[in-house]
Order: sequence, then C-alpha cells, then structure tokens
Amino acid sequence: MRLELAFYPTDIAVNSDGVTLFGYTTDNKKVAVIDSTYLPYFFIPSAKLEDFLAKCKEHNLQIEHFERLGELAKLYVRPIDMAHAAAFARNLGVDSFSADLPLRAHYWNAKGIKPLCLCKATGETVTIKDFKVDIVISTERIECVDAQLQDPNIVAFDFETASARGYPDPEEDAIILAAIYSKNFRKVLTWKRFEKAPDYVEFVNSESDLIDTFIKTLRDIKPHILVGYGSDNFDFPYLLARAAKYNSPEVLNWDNSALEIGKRKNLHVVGPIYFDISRFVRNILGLDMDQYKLDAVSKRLLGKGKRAILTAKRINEMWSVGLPEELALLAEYNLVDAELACELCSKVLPVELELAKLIGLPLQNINSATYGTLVEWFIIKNSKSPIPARPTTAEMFLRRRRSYQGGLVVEPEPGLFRPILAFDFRSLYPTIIASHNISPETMNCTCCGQQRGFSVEELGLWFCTKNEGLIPQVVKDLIDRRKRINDILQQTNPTDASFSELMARQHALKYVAAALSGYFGYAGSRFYDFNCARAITALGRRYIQLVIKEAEKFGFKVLYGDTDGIFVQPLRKEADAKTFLLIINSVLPKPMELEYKSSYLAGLFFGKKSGAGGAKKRYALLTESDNLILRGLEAIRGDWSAIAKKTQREILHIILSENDVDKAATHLKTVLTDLKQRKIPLADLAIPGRLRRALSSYAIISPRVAAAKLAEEKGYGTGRRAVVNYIIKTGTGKISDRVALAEDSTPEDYDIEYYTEHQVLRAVYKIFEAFNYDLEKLKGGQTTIQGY
DNA sequence: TATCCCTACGATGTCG
DNA sequence: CGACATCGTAGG
Repeated sequence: MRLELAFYPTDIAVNSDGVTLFGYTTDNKKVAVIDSTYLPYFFIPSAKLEDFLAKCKEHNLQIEHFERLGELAKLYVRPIDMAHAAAFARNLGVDSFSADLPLRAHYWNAKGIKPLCLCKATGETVTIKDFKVDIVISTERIECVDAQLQDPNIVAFDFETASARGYPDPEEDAIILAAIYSKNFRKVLTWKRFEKAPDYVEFVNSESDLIDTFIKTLRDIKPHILVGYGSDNFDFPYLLARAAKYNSPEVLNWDNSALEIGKRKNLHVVGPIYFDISRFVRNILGLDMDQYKLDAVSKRLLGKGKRAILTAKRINEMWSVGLPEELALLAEYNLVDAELACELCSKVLPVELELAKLIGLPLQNINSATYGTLVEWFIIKNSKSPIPARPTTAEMFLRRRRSYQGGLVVEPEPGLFRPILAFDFRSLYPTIIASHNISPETMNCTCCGQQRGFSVEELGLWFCTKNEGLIPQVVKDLIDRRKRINDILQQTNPTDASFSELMARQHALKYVAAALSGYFGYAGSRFYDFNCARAITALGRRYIQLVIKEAEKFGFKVLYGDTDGIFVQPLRKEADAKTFLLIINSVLPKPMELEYKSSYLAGLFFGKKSGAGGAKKRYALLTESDNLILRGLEAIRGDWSAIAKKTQREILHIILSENDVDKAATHLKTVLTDLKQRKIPLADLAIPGRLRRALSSYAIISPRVAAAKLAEEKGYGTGRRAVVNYIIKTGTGKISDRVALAEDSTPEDYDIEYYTEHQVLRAVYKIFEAFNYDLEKLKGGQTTIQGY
C-alpha cells in the first residue's frame, strides 16, 4: 500500500538495506522510513583509480559504480561496504575524500533533516517483523518542512543502587529504584514494599521485574526525547549489566536490536532521541565549572538543586534498614534526580535544537559533540567540495609540534584606578576572517598576487580580494544572523516567550563562530591550515595595537589589554566612550567593530608575585551596581580553600567599594584570629584537588596527588578529574607529606601556619601591598616566611 | 581518535 | 637557596 507520511524525525540507523529514519507521525504513531535508494560515495584521485579498482576486485570489495570528475573520481558503494572501502584506501596509501564520514551523520547532514522538524515521505508500506513501530514504509524521497514540533515529550530517568562499598559494582549490587519523569508522568519503581508510599511509587516483585517494567514503561509513554544525567557512564551500562544477568527479554530499540555502547562510551538507543545531557553541559555549555555533578549544574542552570544529598553509604543504610519513611525519602530522592535531568534538558533543548538546525546533525550527535565536531560539520554542511579525511595520528603529532603566536597581552601597571572604561571587539577572530577573506583557498592566490591581495607582511602571506572563500562566507553568515537576532533581542522584553528562544539561537551562533577560528589550528581538524591560523592571530595583534594607539591619541590612558579588549582611564573630561567608538570604528574594516562594554567604578590590577610590574590576567573590578568582577584571582579558582577565597573577596569589596584599607585590615585580623583559635569550620579549609591524568603517571607528588593517593587507599574511584578534598595537617616537612582527606579530619588537625601564610595571606597580601600597608603589624611579627 | 587555540600565573617539588 | 620542571587553572 502506498502511503504519504508526515513525521517528526528522531533517529537514524544505517544497515545493509540502506538508511532508516525513525520518528513519530503527527498523530503520535511510531514510524520507520527506509530509504533503500541510498548509495553513499567517496572520492579518490583519478590517477589512482585503475589501481584501486583492481585491488578492490582482488579483495571482493564491490564498487557499485563510479564517475571520473577531473582530478578526482567518485565511487559509490553499498552503505555496509563504506567503512571497508575507507579503510582499504587508507591501507593502500590512497588519499580519499568524504570516505571517513560516519554515514548516519552524513546522510542526515546532506538531506538537510532537522530533528523534530516535520518531514514528508511517500512510499510503499513494508512489513518488518522485528521492528517495534506502527508503520514502516520504503521511500525514494524524503522532504523536509521546517515546522518544528512544539512541546516534545521529554522523558528523564534515573536509577539508584545499593552498595555496601563506596562505589556500586554491577556484578554484586542491585538496582533498587528506577525513576521515570516527564511533564505529565512520574513513576518510581522499586522492589521493596513499604507502607504509606507516595502515589508515584509502583511496587514490583524483583529487580528483574523492575528492569522489564522500566523498559516497557519507556516504550509505552513514547518519548520524543529520552534523557539521563550521567546515564552514558552509569545508568545505562549498569542497566545493561544487570539485564544480562537476568536474560531480560525486553528491548528498548525500535528495531529490536540490543543497546550498544559506542566508541566514546556513548550509547545509541534506536528510535527515540536519547542522550546523556551531562555531555552537552560539560562539552559545550559549562567550560568554567569545577565539577559537573547534577546538583551543582542544576543550581547553576535552573537555580535549584537536589532537596537532599545522600551518599552511597547512606542510601545503602536506608535501603537495608528499610523504614517506610526512609524508603519514601529514597523514592523521592530518585524522582528528583530524574526531574532535574528533565528540567535541565528542557532548559538547554532550544540551544541544542538551534545547533542541530544550523549544523545539520541529529540531536544525539549535537548533544555529545565537542566544539571541534560542531565546527567540522558546519563546514561540511556548507561545503560543496569533497571532504578531506581526518588526519592520521602521525599527522596530528606533527601538527601539534608546530605552534603559532596567539593574542597580545599588555602588562598592566599594578594599583587601583577609578573610574575605568572597558572596550572590546565583537567577535574579533571571526570578524577578521570575514573582513580579510581568510581561508585556505584564498591564501596566496595567483589572481591577486602579493601586490593586490590583502597582505600580512610579517608572515609573507596575502589573501584574495576578489573571490570570497568558503570559511569567510559561512562566518559572515553567522555574524549577520547573530547581529539580526541581537537587534531583535534588544527590543524584546525578557519575559516574552520569544526571548529565551532568540537567546538560545544567538548562543548557538556564538559557540560555532568562536570555535571556528581556533579550528584552523586544531591538530585534529579536517580543514587544518597553519598559515590561516597564524594570519588570524597576527591580524588580531595588529588591530588591538591599533586600538591602543588610537585610544592614547584620543586621551585615554590604557591600563591593560588582553587579545581583544582594553581597559582605559579617561585623562581628560571630554574623552568619552561614544566619541572614541565613532573614531575607531570609522577606521576598522567591516564587519569588525569595537564595542563599549562597560564602565567600572574602580579596578585593581595586581602586582606580579615575583619581580616588578603588573600580573597579566589577574584583576578585580567594581561595577556601577557595586558588584565585584574578579578575573584570574584565587577567589574564582577551584583549587583554593573557601576561607582564602572568601577573605580575598571580602577584602577586595571593602577596599574597592568603601575605599577603607584599615577596615579591610581589621577584617583580615578577625579571620586570622579565628584561624589561630581553630574556629574555622573544616568545610572552609578543604582544598579541592583534582588530577587530569591517571594517578600512577605523576613524576611529582604534589599535595593534590598525595590526596588522591589517600583517596585511592580508601577505595574511592579516583578516576581522572575526580575531586578530592584535602587539608594540610600540623607537622614538619613537605606540604604533600602533611595532606589529610578533609572527611577524615577535624578542626584540631589543620596547620594554622599553613592556612595563615599559604592560603589567607597569599590571597590578600598583594592587595595590601598596593597601598603600602604593612601586614607585619597585623600579625604581631610572628611570621616565619619572608616577603609580606 | 581526540576532544579548539595560545597566553599566563602561581604553587609545589626537585635538584645542584 | 635559587633555578627550573611539573602541574593545574584561568583569560580571552
């Protein structure tokens, strides 16, 4: 039977039959749309064609057909043979193009499909026994309409396990609770019955029942998006391990295949859009967070966290004791985790959907993408040429060894200044690319030659002034679109429904534009170009120097500058920001633009710790609304004790806002006295330590390494990036020999001298030094360390 | 297979 | 004790 289907696509799978798109019809039926005509292709140099074909024949690799297109030949293979063909070319040392693109992503990208945006397909209905969907058709043509599904059904889930040890082991420890949450559905499954259970609790007979009921429920409530927090690393692998124990018959995938864990541990659920939202939070959104625990991330993005924090030990205790009110608490705890995951997903979904549309990838890929992936596919989508292969490991190694100069940083004069004006370039590097047509194919063109092209003399490079390159074209598009959105945003009320959506769109464009410039210099890039990368930064330095020169001519004293922005102090009354912008922007080539960022009541630039002069990338500002903005200082670092951070912040506020150094000193004195009297709570003394590598690989045993060793001895998972809170104990010898885990310590243990000299005073002495304030007086001359 | 780039600071350990 | 290496974190 011939059917015309309108459906919202959610997922894509590739197998020997071709490509299958999955989705929901407008009346919410599950559909599979098979494109059996799909024949992927790749390119090799025409000169190698004969050889390649001969060798393919030898090894029984079937080339469906091929065409010669000048220098390159285009070869078509069945989807299932694509990976072989790519590996084959690589082994033969033949340069291939478009051969190593993952087919799921490439098909989606090339067809311009957008997740949850209506697609139309006409074709014959097919019966496939294994498919757990309502309708299957086979089609030759898929057409996208832009209408996006409003209010998709987002379903979040979360498991709790009970383990007597620190970390649950799927061999030993059961799943005790499973929560499923969406806007109008909530359920917690558990196999230990208790009285007066909340109405969302459903009792099952065993863990095995729990697993089956969980999967069945997920199938029945038809999620457009299925989401977990940390689910790629914990919940799903755990579920798989436990389900295997019971030979569970229930399957989540719509094509009835088993769930598979991919190369980067990411899991593909066939059918709905499934992703682990923590990946997006970590990779794209939250580059500046210490840790990405659900609680911390929720607080930051949603303004609310968990209602309670339960340790694994406590959960185990509550479960084994089994008091009804405590089991009810566990159920609630479980549900809240799923609820937060669901709300996080709702919150970031607009940005993810925008990126998906802009870049042309399934939402699953967007969610787990890094900046590199986003940019790569954005270029692929816009490129009409064959796509260069990913570099080999050897090539990446070579590329990494070559580095180039980056942005210019101007050393500040240390001290307090007021007031301060701040200017910065709007998207410096992207606008340089657009202004000067920076792209590999426009570099050192013969049509212009050095004389007529735009020249970067110091590098001996020039860029075409006649034909626009691919990268400048797409960057311009990004810049224009973002500017249009920002203009609308300016006139939109923040409470308007459209505001957050515009904001999301604007963010998506910003992310891609910002990463694009770095992508030229990225060793793993398909479009790597060393000279383009260094031309961009060289021009960046040229323009910030121009701005500095003009600012000084205009009547500003330039206090500090870093890469794309400057801080100045007006030297004469008429030297106002607006007039300066008019002058400088008339000199700058479009779309380059200097913007006035803000004015600050005061700014303190720190002196270098050793040697004279000011420290770069370390300063404090006071906004006109009396808020502190701190950059580079201990107070905003993740590896300092709370007491040092708090004290630094408080003292800066007293000095910048109240201009009262004596008051600041008095405050410092109370902190030091409290320290001496062991009145500081342990939580304020704990120093968070984290390692980026495996514990065994360290040549130097720093305090944080020592702390990680202690944590490991106690059986904690000290995986890379795990945070271990430690304190420094009283004693003699190296600091790293005096490390203790914070959780094993009491306020009696901490070393008063270390916390005084190495934490609190280290964080504040440069502030007092700027006012020639003698801290010795304050301490009663008891210091053993020089230099304060 | 690595996860975007370069610039910069400071803490601590190691070694001569 | 000073110079240098190792390491993590931050700015833009």
